[in-house]
Amino acid sequence: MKTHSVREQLLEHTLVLIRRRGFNGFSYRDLAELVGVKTSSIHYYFPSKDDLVLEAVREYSARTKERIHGIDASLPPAEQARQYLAPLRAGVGTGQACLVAMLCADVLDLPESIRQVMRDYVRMNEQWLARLFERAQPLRSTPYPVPPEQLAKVVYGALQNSMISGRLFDTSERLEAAAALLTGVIPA
Amino acid sequence: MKTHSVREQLLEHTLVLIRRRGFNGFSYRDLAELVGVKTSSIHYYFPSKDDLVLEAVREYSARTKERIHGIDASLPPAEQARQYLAPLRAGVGTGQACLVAMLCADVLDLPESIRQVMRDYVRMNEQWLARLFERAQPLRSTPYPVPPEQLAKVVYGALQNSMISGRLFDTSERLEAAAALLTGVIPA
DNA sequence: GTCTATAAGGCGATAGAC
DNA sequence: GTCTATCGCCTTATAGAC
Repeated sequence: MKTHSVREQLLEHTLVLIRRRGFNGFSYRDLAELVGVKTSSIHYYFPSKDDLVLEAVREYSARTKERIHGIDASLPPAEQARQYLAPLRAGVGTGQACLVAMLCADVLDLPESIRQVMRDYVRMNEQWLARLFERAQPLRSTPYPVPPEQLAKVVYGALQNSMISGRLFDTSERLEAAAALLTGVIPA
Repeated sequence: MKTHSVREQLLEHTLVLIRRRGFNGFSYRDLAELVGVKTSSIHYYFPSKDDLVLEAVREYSARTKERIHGIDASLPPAEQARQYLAPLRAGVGTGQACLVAMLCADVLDLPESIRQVMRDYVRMNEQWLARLFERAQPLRSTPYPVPPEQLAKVVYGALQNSMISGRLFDTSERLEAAAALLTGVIPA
């Protein structure tokens, strides 16, 4: 039987709560009940809600960084894209969107310390996609309709939005539309 | 000197409040102070917060419908796209995103009545873009990388996300990237 | 570390005077 | 229609016992 420290459990449940309800949509009470402690115990590990959310964004970002850096860059671009999309597809139906995309809606309530980590997260994803498009470009017969950096911003934005709006519609149409464009501009 | 009924003022300020802070990010107190009434007066016009937000989404949707239906379909596709994008560009720097995109992050807290109007809004925009792409298709030398309906979902999603994330970054890069793809796939 | 108890204020909503 | 007053509950956060 695996044991997890209270701190680890708090962070793990916070990730899910933010990805479902956003910064203003969950409380210390919600979190305390999930972990089985009192709200005052949360303050022992994370003095303020901003502290808790900052650590959650750092953890989320670190996991994503490890994941996309773990994708073998020598693989065919289409296969790299497939691996990038896999966890997004796995999230369909869970009610969870990207943590940074959710926090983006509440950004006017967040301190600069959190915003900085959020910006780094978005840029990391955009840059990974941009490099993928750059590597795939020589394999194409025609140039992209827009430069790789712009194409990366569009595809990443569409993916982020598709996970948010996927909870409004009971379908993964929008995620698959963005995925189709991503793989569609990359030679097989 | 223009006079606006209290109800009109409440609705107008609600539009801005939601577009800035989202459903869970504004209160009757915020709204009452902006209009200069007491919170109990808001309940006279809108018994519950759900009632208020439902009317706000309906009003927002009606305005958008009138606007995009007012774009002359016989104009060159690129000019239609420019007119579609104009109000999005005008919103840059105001801290306001699309009302429906903001509510999408809080969708787990919203009743089905509001969700239905939100779905209609998204479909209306996607369909308008899809028809634009369909009309522009014969003018192109090569086919789109994905069908017009999918391209519409991707471009619309990227536009929605660009207005949300535009508050995180102090730039309209992402809006302009989506705009560049939109106009880039349409012959001049 | 975790608890009980509590502070200090915000929330949506209602009753009833005017 | 708009107000005052208030209800019941929720929120983040702190003090201090164990």
